[in-house]
Amino acid sequence: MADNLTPAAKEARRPRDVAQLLAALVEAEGLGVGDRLPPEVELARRLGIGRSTVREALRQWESLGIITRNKGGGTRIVAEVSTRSLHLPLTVQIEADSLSRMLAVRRPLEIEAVRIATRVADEAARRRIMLRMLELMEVFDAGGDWRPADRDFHAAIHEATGNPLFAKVIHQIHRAFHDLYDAPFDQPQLGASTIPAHRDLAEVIAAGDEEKAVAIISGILSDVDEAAIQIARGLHAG
Amino acid sequence: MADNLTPAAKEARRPRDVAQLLAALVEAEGLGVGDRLPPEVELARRLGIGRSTVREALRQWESLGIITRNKGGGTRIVAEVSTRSLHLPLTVQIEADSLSRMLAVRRPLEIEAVRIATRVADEAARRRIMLRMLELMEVFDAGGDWRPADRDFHAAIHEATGNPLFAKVIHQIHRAFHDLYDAPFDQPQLGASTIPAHRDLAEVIAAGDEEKAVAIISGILSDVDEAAIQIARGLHAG
DNA sequence: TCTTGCCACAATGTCCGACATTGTCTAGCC
DNA sequence: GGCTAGACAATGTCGGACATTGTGGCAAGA
Repeated sequence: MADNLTPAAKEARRPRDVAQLLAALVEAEGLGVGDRLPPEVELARRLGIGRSTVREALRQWESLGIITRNKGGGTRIVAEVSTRSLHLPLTVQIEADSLSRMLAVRRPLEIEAVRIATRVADEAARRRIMLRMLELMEVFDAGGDWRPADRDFHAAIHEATGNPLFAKVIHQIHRAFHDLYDAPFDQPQLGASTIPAHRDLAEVIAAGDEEKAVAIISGILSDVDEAAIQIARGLHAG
Repeated sequence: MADNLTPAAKEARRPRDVAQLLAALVEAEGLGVGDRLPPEVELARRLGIGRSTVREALRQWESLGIITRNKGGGTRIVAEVSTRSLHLPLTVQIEADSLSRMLAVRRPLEIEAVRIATRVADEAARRRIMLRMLELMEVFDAGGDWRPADRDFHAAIHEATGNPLFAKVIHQIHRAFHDLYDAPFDQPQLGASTIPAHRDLAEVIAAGDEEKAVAIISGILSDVDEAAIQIARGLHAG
């Protein structure tokens, strides 16, 4: 394991030139999350470089999750971008049991996020969490696909920590799971065991009961992780 | 050959698919870390796509830390790449208080790693941890720079979990810290408060006392985090 | 024989122009 | 007023061209 320390030293050379130019322009323009970037041709014109070069820089940003590009629809900023932003590439080798490893890393993060959220959430954040919980209940009771609502609910908790890094790291692990195992959960069964717990979770967070919140999220994670591992096993067998 | 691959290329409009195509080719070619990629023109020819498209995929890989490109010198692979490998980009916004946010995410990971290591470490892993601890003691008593030994010690703990993802995520956060605040700790002072705790930590891990191990690593992290924040504050003031 | 300097080649960096594809918006129709 | 079709816009892809720079061969000299 110690033999793989070389990349850290080799990464002294960072090719951020064009990306830095773009970041400077975005900053000067005062663009933020949700705004649309100027078209590629205009970026090229204003930076005095070719469109291909602009596109490579944009591709870089896209792979870092800073922007999303839509053919014919323009480019939108989805993450904070500035000359002071930093990106951390993680390379994960996927193996047979990698899913349980990802879940093992996600678990303490989710728990800590709930712990911090319970401690520091202000009134507005608690209201957002309750709102997302109600939406989740509604979708679940209607028998629909409650996964997007579930994501929003947990995202509200992450947001309540005031630390976007939690959401980002957890989101990346989440994305990795879906990239690997793009199978639908057994929604009714999993939902029946976890959705009521979500309501309890929102309530104890609102009440500020840290220990109870940690206990509930632990139980939810155990159920979800078990279901995920079952799915992975099924995919592997099939 | 290229004619056979053309429909596949046409099917693959999205850049992620181009990257997947590249990964498949690299895998088929049996290329690994340290090897050189074929030239861009040949990649384009063999994949039946344009060179610009190849370049965008390569730029994506570069931003993920998979390859390094050298003008006139070719492209080299510096990280594992295959159709089964996964790359998680994390974009971190650097702000005045971002350090504390990074530390807030690292903390539960380090604690969970210690918890798991205490539970699952086998005899060899425990011996490695003890060995690293003894080396750390030696360097510290000699008054030298004990940070590399400290890193090795913690790496031994991460390794003992049997889950390399822990080490990777923590390592990236660590690297981000050093990229931002490249200042030396007040080593004697910080060492005096934490190094003895490291010896205790190694011993309770060897003894399998999970709760005690968690308590000790929590204390160490608190000391280190506090010192780090002091440093960051000093840099900001200076 | 070894070293050193030069030069051709190779590979990436950049730019341009063109066409294809697709989301967005608007004007006109019912 | 709502809906649809078409113009427009913006990204996706391609191929070619030249610039820049590392690599390696080759020959001259000590």
